[in-house]
Amino acid sequence: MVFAESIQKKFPGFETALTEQMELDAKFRQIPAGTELIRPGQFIRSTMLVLDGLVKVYREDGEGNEFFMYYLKPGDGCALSMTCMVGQETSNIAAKTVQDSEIIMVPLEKMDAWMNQYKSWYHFVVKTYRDRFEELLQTLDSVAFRNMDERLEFYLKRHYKTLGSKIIPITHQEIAQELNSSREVISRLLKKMAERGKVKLNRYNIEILDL
Amino acid sequence: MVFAESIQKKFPGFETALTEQMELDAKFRQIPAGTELIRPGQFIRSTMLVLDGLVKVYREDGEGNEFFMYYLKPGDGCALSMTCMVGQETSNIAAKTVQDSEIIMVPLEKMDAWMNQYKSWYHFVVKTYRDRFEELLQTLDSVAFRNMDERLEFYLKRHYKTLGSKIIPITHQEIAQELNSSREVISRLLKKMAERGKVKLNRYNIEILDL
DNA sequence: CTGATACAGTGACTTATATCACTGGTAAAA
DNA sequence: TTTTACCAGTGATATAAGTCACTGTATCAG
Repeated sequence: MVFAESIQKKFPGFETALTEQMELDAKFRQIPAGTELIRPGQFIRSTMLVLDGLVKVYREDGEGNEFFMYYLKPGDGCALSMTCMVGQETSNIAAKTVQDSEIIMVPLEKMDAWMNQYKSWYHFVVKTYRDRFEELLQTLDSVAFRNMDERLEFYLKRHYKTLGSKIIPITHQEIAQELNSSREVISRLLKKMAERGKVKLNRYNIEILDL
Repeated sequence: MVFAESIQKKFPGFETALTEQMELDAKFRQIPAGTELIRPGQFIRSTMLVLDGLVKVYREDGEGNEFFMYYLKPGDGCALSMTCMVGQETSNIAAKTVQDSEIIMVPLEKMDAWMNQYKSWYHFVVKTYRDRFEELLQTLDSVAFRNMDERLEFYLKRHYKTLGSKIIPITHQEIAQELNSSREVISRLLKKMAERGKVKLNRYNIEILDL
């Protein structure tokens, strides 16, 4: 029951019966950083829980533009793999590991069945929906109401919180992609932030000083 | 059982046992057009189903800007009143009737209890989450990837589909607000669309010709 | 060491959108 | 009727952001 134990560590709310059931029915996968977990338009047959590592969820339109939505940390579940199960290809969502990760894959039938059998699973699913919805709303807010400089700050803060480190290893190009902007714009805005003492710019990473 | 019957008409999936239970535990309210159902930051104690009419759900930031999210039609449920129940005031969401409406209010405890008791309720809630999530993603898409002209088209199409009428009774000012733009911009873009034969502009309303 | 490659900085310019200032028209209120 | 308020149209201008073209500079492969 090594597997069940490590689940319980990251998902403290789960009943023992549930974690044991998961040991039987779910798949446990080790996935290296940079792997695409969900490709846009893909048919999804199982839902995903993050046991360890970090997964980025983002949106892609047809023309190669992408747009950062949120991160999934250990203990998080993917609301999308719960909703998109019907195979509606309208949702062009992509997910990628940004760190080496350990993922639990739960088949959709089980996910459905457990809703009645395990109260903790039900609460987890509802909480997942709620949390993702909330994060999505915050993302929407920042695009709808804020300028690029504010969005950039918001983006960096989010990364800081998620990574728990003041050093954010990311290039200007990558930020530009995730905010659907262009590298030059991001470079210039970052420079302004650096002048105001908010960040320190290094090659390959950005250091948060005061946000 | 007049109430239960009218529920069944708009929510064909619901079991009879459920609709009868709703007759006992839910409140039925007639609400005139233009009424605010949810004020930003408000604490929510019950979830909302739309029996008749039309409800607009939108986002408000602190500075009087608003932003259209989606409509709730008869047969729809409000995912937000399901998620925001915890009373997190971060989500500044507002909902307003745009037509005279009939709303069913389900207390949150019941909504929770019914999940286990009625399979059709469970499916309804999950479907509601899924649908709202999807709509929210589409909205996000249009802000993130599209220019104002495309967003305007998308907005008009959505209204056309929701209202089922080619005549959309709305002012330029109102559109500007919901897209978080300005009246002049909307006027100019509408004019261009009119020149291309896509719409016909009238005072107080816009007629869809070819979208 | 040498080239190749990716990251970053920057000036010049374009474009989309926002803002300001004003006009005229319609409808309802006084 | 006159007045007022709201809707819509439009030119001029400002600003944010995107695009183009170029430079410098680390890092890595050969």
